[in-house]
Amino acid sequence: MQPDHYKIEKKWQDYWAKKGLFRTAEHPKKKFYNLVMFAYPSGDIHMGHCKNYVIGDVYARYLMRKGFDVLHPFGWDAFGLPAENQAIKLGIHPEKWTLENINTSDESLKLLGITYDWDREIITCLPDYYKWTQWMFLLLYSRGLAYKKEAYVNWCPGCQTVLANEQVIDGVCYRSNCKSVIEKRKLNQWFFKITEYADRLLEGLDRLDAWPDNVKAMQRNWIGKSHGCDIVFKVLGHDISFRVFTTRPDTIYGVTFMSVAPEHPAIDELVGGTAFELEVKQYVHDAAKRTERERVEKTKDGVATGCYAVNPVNNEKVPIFVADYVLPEYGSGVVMGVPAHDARDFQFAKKYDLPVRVVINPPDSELDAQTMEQAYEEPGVMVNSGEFSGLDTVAGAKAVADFLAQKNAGGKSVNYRLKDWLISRQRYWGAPIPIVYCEKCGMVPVPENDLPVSLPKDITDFVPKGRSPLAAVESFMNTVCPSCGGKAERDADTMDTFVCSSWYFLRYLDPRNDKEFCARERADWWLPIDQYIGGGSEHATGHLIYFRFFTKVLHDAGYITADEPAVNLFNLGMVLKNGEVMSKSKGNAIPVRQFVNKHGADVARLTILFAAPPEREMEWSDEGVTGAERFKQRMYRLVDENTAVIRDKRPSRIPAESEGLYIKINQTMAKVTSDLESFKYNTAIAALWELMNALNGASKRDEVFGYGIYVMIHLLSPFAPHMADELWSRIHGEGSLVEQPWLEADDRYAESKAKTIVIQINGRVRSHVEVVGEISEADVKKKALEDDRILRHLEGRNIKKTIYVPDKIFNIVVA
RNA sequence: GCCGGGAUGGCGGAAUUGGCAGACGCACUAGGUUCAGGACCUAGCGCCCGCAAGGGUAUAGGGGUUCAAAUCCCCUUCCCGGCACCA
Repeated sequence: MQPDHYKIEKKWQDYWAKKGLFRTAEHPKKKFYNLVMFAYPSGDIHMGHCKNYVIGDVYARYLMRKGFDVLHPFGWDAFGLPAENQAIKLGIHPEKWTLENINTSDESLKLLGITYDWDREIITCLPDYYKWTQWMFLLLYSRGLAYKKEAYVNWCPGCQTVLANEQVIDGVCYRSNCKSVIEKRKLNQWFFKITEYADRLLEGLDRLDAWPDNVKAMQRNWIGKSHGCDIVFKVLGHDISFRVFTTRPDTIYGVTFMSVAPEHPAIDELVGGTAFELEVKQYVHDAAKRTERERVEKTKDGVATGCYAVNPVNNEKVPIFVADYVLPEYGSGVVMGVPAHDARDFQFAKKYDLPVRVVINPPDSELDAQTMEQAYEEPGVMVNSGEFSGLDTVAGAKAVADFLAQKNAGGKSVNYRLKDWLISRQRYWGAPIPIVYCEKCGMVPVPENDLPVSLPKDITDFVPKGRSPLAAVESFMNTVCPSCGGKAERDADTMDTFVCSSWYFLRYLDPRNDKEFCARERADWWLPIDQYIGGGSEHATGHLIYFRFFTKVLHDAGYITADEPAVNLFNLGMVLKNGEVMSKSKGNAIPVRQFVNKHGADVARLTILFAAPPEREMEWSDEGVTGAERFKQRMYRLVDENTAVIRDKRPSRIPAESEGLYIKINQTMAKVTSDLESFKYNTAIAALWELMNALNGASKRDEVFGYGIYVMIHLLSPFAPHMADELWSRIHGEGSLVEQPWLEADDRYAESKAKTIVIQINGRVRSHVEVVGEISEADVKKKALEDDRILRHLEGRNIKKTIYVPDKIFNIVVA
């Protein structure tokens, strides 16, 4: 009785593979690039992972049946720290560990019957992939977008490597197994100049209509464009001036001090050899030891330099402090202190008894510097501001900026929160940076022909020591200069894995090409990604910005036409178990293999799809499994018990008693189709349940009924493909439903002809009128006023008016 | 603090150009059937009153617009996510 899901699912997976049904078209005519984010191979996959894959697969299967040439690939983001940490812990080589995980995971994935074109699988840690990651680096280098600089960078003491800004969350390492408090270290590191693309990344968002608003908002936030004004302050007695960024040039007359970040390079010059030197140096030293978090949490303080700056609008001299609330990386690392109109400056001024000068009054009152207890930061009217007094914030800001521009002391400017992307990592398991350092020629890029720069495999010591383990591998480090042939050394660092994932979507288009990362014509055929399906918004300010950046760079360099990688983005909600994200480390993961062995892939798929809308988080529950299991049983029974009457054609005539069922069948076709297009898979399955219930309750087992079962099998196929193909074969269908066109509804019957018009009195439902065909308002009214239930409520009351919404509602308003 | 998203039965969730709130599933209750089952069938199932017919009430809370509000507007509370010493 119980269908053997193992045998059935295997049978159909073999058939699909044998017929090559999921092989991508060589020359797509009607292309659709359907991409789910690739994955890190952390072991074996569990039900939490497979939500993404199942949802992507339902869509792919639907598109195939709609006649699209679908590209639906999968691959592995295979470099990264966990492999190295396992190597340290267990003594397994990272490559071995990673490739074994990939093998295991591939097997599990195949159990789910996903329509991947496995011939296009990519693995980023293999040389034929990372060769092109290195090529990308060289492209950026040649375009001046990759550069090395000494800077204060985020150092994770746990991972013993630097991290990008995007990888520091609340001052702590982003890796859930690490969470170390990040330190600042001054190091010479590689950066990608993503800031040069800040404006285009921002402006591009306006055209990404089909991206979720929250992701776009997060990216805008992250880029953090702010309009303001630069103001140049000369330093008295030194040949230095500070170009300060402010969003409030209208408060310029309120400046009573200046603050410089402790990391500012001019500090030596300001205090060297003075009485202030010792104290300032001590302060700078202390600040350097603090983590970013400690700096934020402590009260604002600073130390005087004994130097003074000149305010360019009124030539006033103001003292210069060193203060660690000033961020070295934002603006120029110097701020003007306006205590009356900035909360931080106010705090600072109170602490050191610096003057507070009101230069902005609220629109309808006056501030008093003596008594005010907090800064007034709202817009207002300029006062005590010389010729600018009387202007409001907006006009004043513009006037001050114009004035400064004219005086050559600043002017309108723009600042970004976004910083350049730090890509060096002091770790082994990543793509080596293709740069050598020659004693004579200096820094030299590895020529394209010499790529890849291969990771040495004969290495056993992965223990981090603050520099890349590669630095100790002499055979790797020692090389010759490509330029002069002399002695040279390689860069010991590897690239952030986010570099690998910034371009992977291009490699799928031409995965075995050893001449180019991707042939131009293939890029033109397939790009942009028509539907990108992502695993949650945690990628919003990381991967999803980086891959847009890479796309724009490749576009500018003439390699691809597209300048945005993905038209549609769909963000999925995570799978929770007992209120926590399902993961192996939390111990609440249900391995795909274990589940599929017990229940089969189709039940796994139905459980996931029906539990919640795809974009929402779903709590895994065994009750959901019960429902899916039951659905499967009933479906099999429905088909097996009625094989003789099932018909693959629309009924030749529709008997009156079956018209309702026929309408239901067509409505379900329309509903499931539209739900498939908009990722509402939970309601699509609800509609299938409804149709099944209707079929089970059908009064006559006639042609309409037989056709209904046929439709049911068809509609089920994107969701539970093995079962659908099996049932299809039991009713003598040929091959797989993947090879069949999508069924379209009979429009003549997509709407019910019998209508129920709701009769309301004062907006409350009191009765219903059944009508067939057209009916006039007068007739509805007549019927309503004949209705006992209506009459009862009308007794003794006057009808004030009536409202009729055709075919829907008749509302009687009474006094 | 700023930005984004939410709040609907015992539970997951339906319903959005404003038009029958609670589709569908799960759980539960009663009856049947089978009793080896996490099997099957029928009926019921927001809450309150009622044997029932029926009536009242109900979409976080409060106000408003409307013949009609889960849906639109204003205020409040709470929850989730992001950003935050960004000058």
